Amino acid sequence: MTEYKSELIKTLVSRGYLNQATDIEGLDEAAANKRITGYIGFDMTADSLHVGSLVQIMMLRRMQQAGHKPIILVGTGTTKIGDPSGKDQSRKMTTDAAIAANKAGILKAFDKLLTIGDGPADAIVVDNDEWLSKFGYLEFLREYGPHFTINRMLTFESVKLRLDREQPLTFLEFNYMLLQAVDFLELSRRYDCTLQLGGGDQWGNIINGVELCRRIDQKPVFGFTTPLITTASGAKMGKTESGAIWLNEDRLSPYEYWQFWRNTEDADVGRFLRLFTDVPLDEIAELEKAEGAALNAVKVRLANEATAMLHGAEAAREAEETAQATFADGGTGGALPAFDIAASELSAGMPVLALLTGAGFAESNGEAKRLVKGGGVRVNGEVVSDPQTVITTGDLVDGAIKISAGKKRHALARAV
RNA sequence: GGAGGGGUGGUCGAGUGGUUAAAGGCACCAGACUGUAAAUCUGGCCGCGAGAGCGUACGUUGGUUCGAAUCCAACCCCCUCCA
Repeated sequence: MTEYKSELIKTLVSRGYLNQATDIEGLDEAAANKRITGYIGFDMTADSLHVGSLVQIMMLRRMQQAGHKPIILVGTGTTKIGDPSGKDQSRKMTTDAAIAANKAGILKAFDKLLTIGDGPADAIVVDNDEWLSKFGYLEFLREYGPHFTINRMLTFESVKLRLDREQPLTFLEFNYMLLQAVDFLELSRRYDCTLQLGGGDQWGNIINGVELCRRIDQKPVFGFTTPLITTASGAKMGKTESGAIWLNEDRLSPYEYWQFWRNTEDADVGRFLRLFTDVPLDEIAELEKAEGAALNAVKVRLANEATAMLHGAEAAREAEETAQATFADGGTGGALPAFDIAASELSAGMPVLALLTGAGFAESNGEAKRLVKGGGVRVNGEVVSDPQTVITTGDLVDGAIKISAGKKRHALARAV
């Protein structure tokens, strides 16, 4: 393996972020000699990012740690178009109001993972709507159209995927790659930004930007992409039984976030520590020597590190304590997901099934019933095998009832 | 505008008049085994009901029929080719 000179590239490569890069030697050279500015664009398609985007954010964090300047590019403009990369269906159009709301939500997570401000290595937030929404159609076509050939555009993965599957690719989406290329050009002009980072599916979009900068401004800029992060057993990372692993607290509690990391597959522990925590490499090398059940302690470390980074050390500690109390001691912990039930209803006698749906463990009574029949339901740790079971005030322990579905899903029903 | 093909449960995909709530795979849930891992095995996987059962469901709306996801008509949407 080539020995890199810059701290940034050394870190990115050794911690496993590199999938493809344009002229990595040139980039290494630049990063070794001066402070460089790099960016990643995020589309505002939801009000929170999820772990799928965390690798990208971590790269911005690595930049900052190495003294370089990250730009968070908010894709208000591009979100109006919709990136077809990696998708075999077009997405519904997002309204302007929704985009604005999503932006506010998404920025919350960045605030925790990066230092945003005016300092030399502080991250800045830029919105591409600033320039994209200002172009007139003819102006845009004349300015940038000549630099793109349809012949070449048709060779990009994102386009081929749709065409091969005989799925429609609208002209609207087809233009996305031009807009992203223009973003890079604008950032390079406005902020002397010379690096675009992104996920593997962004490669095509990124090299378009690199080429555009070279053609129009004769300016060398770089692109760098991460591999698609999957689990060792091949699943796309960040999807679990209950849905996406959101970064925002109001979407997913710190405890549940902690649990997500705690449940990492054995084979992924080292890789995830390198990608998603700041634990030094030599320490990780030690940690991942653990085998079998001993790896569980390392998973706790991973969960603590990842949770502390996003939600703070206190939240991580609470999550760990709750997990310890719940799993190791079979009790309860304060950070368990909780929901309210009416005390009056409880004193009248409440069916377990209602408790299960209330906790969100079952969508319908029928599903709840199946859970019970399958032997997966426990109330205060005791298996409930009769779907007709009624829960009453007598089942309260410290004002709450612990309801469990399976080994991992626990919640507290609080009587109010 | 013309010709052809197609729309089935979370998803992929069988099914072309009746024991079809609809094969099978994947995903998902639970159980067993374990280490809150993976792999494997077992069960479940539209709603309501304790249950027999009832109600909904195969793009939409009508029709034929004792009986339709399956046949007919109109409409909507998608794809391919032609203009």
